[in-house]
Amino acid sequence: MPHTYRVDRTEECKPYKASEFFRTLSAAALADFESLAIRQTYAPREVLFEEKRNPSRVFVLLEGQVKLSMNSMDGRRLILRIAGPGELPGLTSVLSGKEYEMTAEVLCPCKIASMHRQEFLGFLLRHPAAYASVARDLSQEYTRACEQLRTVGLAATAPVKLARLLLELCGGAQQTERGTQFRLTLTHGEIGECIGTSRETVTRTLSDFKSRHLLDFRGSTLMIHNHLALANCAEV
Amino acid sequence: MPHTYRVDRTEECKPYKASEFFRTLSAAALADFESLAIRQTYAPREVLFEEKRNPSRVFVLLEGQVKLSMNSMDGRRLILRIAGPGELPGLTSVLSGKEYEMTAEVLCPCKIASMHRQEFLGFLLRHPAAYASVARDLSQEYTRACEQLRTVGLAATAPVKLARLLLELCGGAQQTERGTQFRLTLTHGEIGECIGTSRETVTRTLSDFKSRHLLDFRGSTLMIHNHLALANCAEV
DNA sequence: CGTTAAGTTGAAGTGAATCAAGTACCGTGG
DNA sequence: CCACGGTACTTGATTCACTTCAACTTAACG
Repeated sequence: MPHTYRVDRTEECKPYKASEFFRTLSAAALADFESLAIRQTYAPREVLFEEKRNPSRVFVLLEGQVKLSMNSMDGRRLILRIAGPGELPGLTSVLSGKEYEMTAEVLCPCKIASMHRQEFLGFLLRHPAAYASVARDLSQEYTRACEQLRTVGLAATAPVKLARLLLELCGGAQQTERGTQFRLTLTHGEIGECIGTSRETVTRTLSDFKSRHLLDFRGSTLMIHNHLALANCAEV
Repeated sequence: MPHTYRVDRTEECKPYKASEFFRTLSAAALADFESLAIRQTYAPREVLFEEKRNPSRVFVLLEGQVKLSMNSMDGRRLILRIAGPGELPGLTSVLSGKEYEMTAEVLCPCKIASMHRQEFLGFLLRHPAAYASVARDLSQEYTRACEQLRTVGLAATAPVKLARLLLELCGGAQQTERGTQFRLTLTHGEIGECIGTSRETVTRTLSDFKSRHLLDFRGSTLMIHNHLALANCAEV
């Protein structure tokens, strides 16, 4: 899995401060981190790390999106989530030293800071206060994993799962007088891989929701008309 | 949710040291924790905390077993795991302050130390080194959650899921010349709730495995004859 | 403008849930 | 000692939601 080494030092460290992880770090710790990390640009379809491999580097996603997924050898896939700026995918494995439990693949062009695992562990020893940030991040990841377990493992039917996913995705989207509108960047196939159903079932369930006037979609733009009724479908 | 307040101070703090969480704490930190925590005995079926509730206390399981599960309003249930001595169920929610994502129910009589959330947060501020323990614990929980996501969300069929669970449960059980033998304390219904299938399917799949001589069971004792073939069923 | 990826729709097949009816296995008390 | 009630387990029949397969339409893009 060779990484591209297009090192990029033109950016300021503003992106770090925007991140939840680095917000509470001291200036000294931030500078220390910055001095150890290298910045690179990754192209779509590049793989940051693969499940079952031993963790070698910490990655900080500064710009772009990364798809985190699990893959079985018979071609099935479960998308855990699409990581955005400020996230540290794979942090757990870097800490524990155990093999990655997921694969991280670049979706759209990314700016990413990274450093060797050992250097990061050294950084944590020098700045124990950073463990608070680590704990916060892990806590968030765990909460998300539980949410997905709820969706995938507890929801009985495909409509319920899809409704749950849509409500999660539209969180924090802009409200209009007609409802909540947002861009659905995932394909039907990818949506299916998020909730453990087939591509076709996603299409059918989505158009069922449409015919019931819960939502509407043209292209990749999705509009949720009846938020309450959809929440009812999601059994929340 | 009233807790029983049968405070019990006869035990030494040995159980703490046996725990992964407290092993790396300084003596001072341990003493501080000990001075804040109260110890109680809980009876089976008592509930430590419930999903959707706000976290009020930290719990340290010293003795016994606690069932961690998610419940949907239509009666379905997903068992996350059976927590054992040394674990701190619900730690994530206590840290983040967000509502519990699971319910913790006592299985067999438990000795449990606990303290108020605010006191625990104060403890962490006084002993930042304890964040390392917190991070380690969260990391472990996350790994487990991912394992279950793999089983529940990625495994296609019930036999695969069941095989995966059995291999996980027999981890660290005693080996005989006939195979791996261990006690299966869960009922078929509970096994079903672990992997998201029905009670009947568990019975059928189990006897299918038996007829294929992969394993054998009398009462609650289960013997895995053909470890490799079962791993093959589990698609690992 | 042609090629590929994504979405749509119908029909057939299937794994597992559900329903139903029964058996085995406790501990308890008459 | 056995009847009793409760719980767990077992097994078969039926049903259903979803997958799979296939054919086709639409959109995206160099």
